[in-house]
Amino acid sequence: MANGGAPVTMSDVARLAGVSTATVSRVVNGRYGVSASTIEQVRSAIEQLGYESSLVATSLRRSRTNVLGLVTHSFQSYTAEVLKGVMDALSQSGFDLIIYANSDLYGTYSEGWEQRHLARLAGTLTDGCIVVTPSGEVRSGTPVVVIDPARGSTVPSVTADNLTGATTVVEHLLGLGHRRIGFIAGRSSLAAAWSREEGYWKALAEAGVPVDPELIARGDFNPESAAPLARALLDRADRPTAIFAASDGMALKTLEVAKDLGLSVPGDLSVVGFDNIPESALAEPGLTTVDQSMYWLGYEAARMLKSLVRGNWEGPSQIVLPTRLVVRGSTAAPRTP
Amino acid sequence: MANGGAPVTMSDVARLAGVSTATVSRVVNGRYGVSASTIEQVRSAIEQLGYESSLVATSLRRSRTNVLGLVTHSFQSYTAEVLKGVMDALSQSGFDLIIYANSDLYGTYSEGWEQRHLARLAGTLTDGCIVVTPSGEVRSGTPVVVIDPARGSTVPSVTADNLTGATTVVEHLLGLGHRRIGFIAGRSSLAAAWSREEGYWKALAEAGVPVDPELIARGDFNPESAAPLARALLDRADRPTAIFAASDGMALKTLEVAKDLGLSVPGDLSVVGFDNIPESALAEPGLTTVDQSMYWLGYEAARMLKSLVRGNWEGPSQIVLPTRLVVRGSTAAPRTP
DNA sequence: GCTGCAAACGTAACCGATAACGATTGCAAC
DNA sequence: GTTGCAATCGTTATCGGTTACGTTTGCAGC
Repeated sequence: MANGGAPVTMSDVARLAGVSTATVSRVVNGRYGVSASTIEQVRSAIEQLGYESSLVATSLRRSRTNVLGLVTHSFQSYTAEVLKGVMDALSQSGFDLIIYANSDLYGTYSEGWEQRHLARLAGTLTDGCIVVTPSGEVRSGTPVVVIDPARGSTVPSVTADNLTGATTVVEHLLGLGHRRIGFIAGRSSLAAAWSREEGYWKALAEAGVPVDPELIARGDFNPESAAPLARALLDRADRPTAIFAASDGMALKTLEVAKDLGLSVPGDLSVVGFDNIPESALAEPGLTTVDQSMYWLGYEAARMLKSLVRGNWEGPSQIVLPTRLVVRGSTAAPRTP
Repeated sequence: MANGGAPVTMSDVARLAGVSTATVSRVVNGRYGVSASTIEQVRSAIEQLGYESSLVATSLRRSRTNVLGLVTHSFQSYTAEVLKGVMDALSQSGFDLIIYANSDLYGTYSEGWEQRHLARLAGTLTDGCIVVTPSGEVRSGTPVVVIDPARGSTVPSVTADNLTGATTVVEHLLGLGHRRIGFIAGRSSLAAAWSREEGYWKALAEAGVPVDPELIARGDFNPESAAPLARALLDRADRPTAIFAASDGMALKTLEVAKDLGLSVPGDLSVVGFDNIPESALAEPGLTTVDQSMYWLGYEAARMLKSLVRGNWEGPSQIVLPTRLVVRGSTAAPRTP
């Protein structure tokens, strides 16, 4: 065992075993050309010193590191879901995962954060990267898979079928008899936000229901951004009978606002979200929403990245996962049709 | 802008600017000894190529990297909370964060995972590390702060006041009139699990209520581990009137089991958890639990680590954060006292 | 004109590990 | 005895960036 002093390097092991560092390296990597007795000596020295190869030095020298990277600008509750999916996909694959977060950029939307994070990792440390909800285009010398790409992005990506999902929501509300349906949009730089809004317009258009631009509010997916928007929508004399928020976080915030205003859900107001985060199932009433399993987005992104790194990816470079309408207690027919 | 080819290195910049890599390094790090005109040339070349210094190469050469590490063996929902706290504490501090997860160890409890992860980072990449719920002792050449240390650990740590928290829970149940109180313990290698069980014994002893060993089940904090245990407890002829699970995840699973068995909560059974994860507030009925803000554990750990790295930590090396009993709908007086 | 000094910049060693290459050894075949 | 080959292991260049040190250059002071 190492005494907790300075980190033990390969040359420490070599010195103790009486061999060169090259031999130690060969033993560590199981390469051919070392006698059994030498292997034993080196093994013993490694054990004795508690040596572990430095990720940094290894990745600098080697082209392959067997480490994949993930960059994100913040840790929301869905981030944990994504990570679970990623780790499950990577389990026993031989790939480790490094997540990089820059504290100076944290929480802010400074342009180009994804590029800078990527450049610091992708140079040598990682064989490939997953980028979660970038705000712009991403470029890299190593393979990259984007979860929820920016609008117009052409890099390999995994995303939910936001258009169909949003369409289904509005059709569900129309089917219940709603005609005045409010919409709280997400960050417009994300393709996901745009597709969800597109679905809103499309479903209304197909049903021949005119869109009232006054009922469309512009949030940024952040729950806090939704509070004033929901309040403004509900304070209107001709308030909508239903509100469709582009994320569960914003929808749950809308539920709170409705409760504060003394409105009953779904009696006075129907509310629908998008994402199906765990909290939505447990809300009171349960939130009707669209399931876009963040777990599977993470899982598929990791699976794709693995193959891209290995150079044996056969599937399409842009994966779209199906969504599913989850009807719970927060939607019902409007009281006054 | 760089064309998405090979990563651009410092020598690329140097070549374009017509200087040596040493000069580029000086410009990048703002060191003295470069003329204004040269700085301008180098800046321009960096801009043109989209150069970003390699984290790996830098950390190999330098002793300080301004990057802190965090190692965890899995991503549960509380991990996201910890990460939020860590990132908020690190915000604008100049320290970046790297999270390392080994896919081969993921989900398993192979002994010593924390040591191996640590050795791979702490050698050069990070200035210090946060270790989340290790199963054993941790050693490192660089500063380390442990969240929820192993039993008997002496390294700097941040933990909740589990003993008082658990004691309060049992006193709450005793105050409601419960006498047969089941307990689902956590992974015994963790100090937190042990303290919570200690609180259970202590409160019963102080109240003069004899402990029935048959009512103590041994889980591992994993929700899934609790299902058969809860079922076994509730299948007993002399089943407990209340169950105290050592984590919210296990408590929520117990709620499910009770529902499956047709037991009403809190009518037939009171249930209490520990952690106060977001899901607990939204469960039906709301879960009575002990709040040990994972956010603050992460926040304090990061704050402490920052100071340790800078060498100006003044406080105690073992921080204990207060806990708070949160009474919700899942506890009530037993139907048949 | 020569010296002295400091600013500006290049050269090369170095961080820890890897891998191409070369050197040494043992042994069998001729 | 010599040659050839394979097994084993050390030497050294290298990855990208940092920094101690040395060198060049410009300019002031004598």
